[in-house]
Amino acid sequence: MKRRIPAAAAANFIHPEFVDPDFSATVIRWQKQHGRHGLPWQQSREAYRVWLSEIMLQQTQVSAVIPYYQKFLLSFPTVFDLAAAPAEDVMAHWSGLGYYTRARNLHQCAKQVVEKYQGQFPAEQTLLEQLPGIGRSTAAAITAFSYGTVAAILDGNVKRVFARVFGIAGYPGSKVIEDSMWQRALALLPEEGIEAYTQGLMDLGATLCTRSSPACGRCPLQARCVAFAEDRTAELPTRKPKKQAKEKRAVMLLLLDQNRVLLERRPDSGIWGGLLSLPEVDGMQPYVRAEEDTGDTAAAFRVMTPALLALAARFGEIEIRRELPVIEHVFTHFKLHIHTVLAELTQHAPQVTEANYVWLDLQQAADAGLPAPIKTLLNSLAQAELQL
DNA sequence: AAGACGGGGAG
DNA sequence: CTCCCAGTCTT
Repeated sequence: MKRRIPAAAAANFIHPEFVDPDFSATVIRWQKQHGRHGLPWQQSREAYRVWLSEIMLQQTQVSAVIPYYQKFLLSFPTVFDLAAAPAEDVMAHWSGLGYYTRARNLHQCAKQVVEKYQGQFPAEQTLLEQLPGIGRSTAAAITAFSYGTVAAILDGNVKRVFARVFGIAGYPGSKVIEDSMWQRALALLPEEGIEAYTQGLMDLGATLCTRSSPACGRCPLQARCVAFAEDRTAELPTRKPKKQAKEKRAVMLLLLDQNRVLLERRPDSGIWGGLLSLPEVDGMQPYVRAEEDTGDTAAAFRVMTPALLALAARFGEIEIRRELPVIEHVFTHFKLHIHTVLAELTQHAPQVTEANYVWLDLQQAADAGLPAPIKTLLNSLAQAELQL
């Protein structure tokens, strides 16, 4: 039986290959000489201030945080002041910073620190992580800066530096890449000088190893940087994959009567407003999954909805033939999968006239005002002289 | 494992 | 206009 490593352990495992004391030594040396030292929250190791700054700096740039941080400290000098403040006041002070969940968590966290820890932030990373708004990286930063604990951070800056120095391709937000980066973050930790190391990593990412046009000429890691050596700083870290356009599907009826096809006038508003098109069932529904995109006869019946059958039956006796190949049509804001069920009229119903519906020769239809993908479909149908 | 949350700045 | 930022929490 195979022994598998628990998923939770994947990001905590330290690969011996990743260990490299020289890395942290280089970062620490650089930080002491060229790093940032005058930021407002660097003037104190007080956990309350470190925590406050770390929360504010989550997904927020330094320049935006500074005024908020200072205003906050004036109004809430201690964790007790913050815990005792009305939620409204806290939110008011946060207004404009964004990610307002942070403010609510901040307030809750202050209350918990007062109640459970007598106003003293715990030093253990795991304990800090239990507090609202404090995740793995923030907990590490707090305990490192406040208590000198050797703990690994992994924020956007570190991810960028790692991706380039080690030549790690793949979106850092994805599970596998992030896990691997946590492993490196742990393996590269220094035994001494965690404050300078942690700050140095952030400073490198924020001041030299920037997203665009990094200052590789001044970087202490240049000699060991894979991205620099291979001229790939522009493509690393790998950008977030564009979330694919939303997908929808439509089920349409291609009902033939000899060489004529049934068309429906679409509503004026919406997609293809006012155009003739194949009768569509149920409007466009969210696209579930493409299991049925096989095009075989059995699939046609799976796609077939009662509504479609009812629609077809209004025009007489019909026989379902098969499902045509799925057409994929791309709009600006979504991708449409058009399922078409081919059916044939075997006997006319007494009344075949219905508002908004019209029978056209396949040839005529090709020249009529039809949506492009439908026109293509009908053309190929006419050309192929499909046997029914 | 991916999405939501937010306002501002860079390119 | 798109992407990204000292991430965390929820689905």
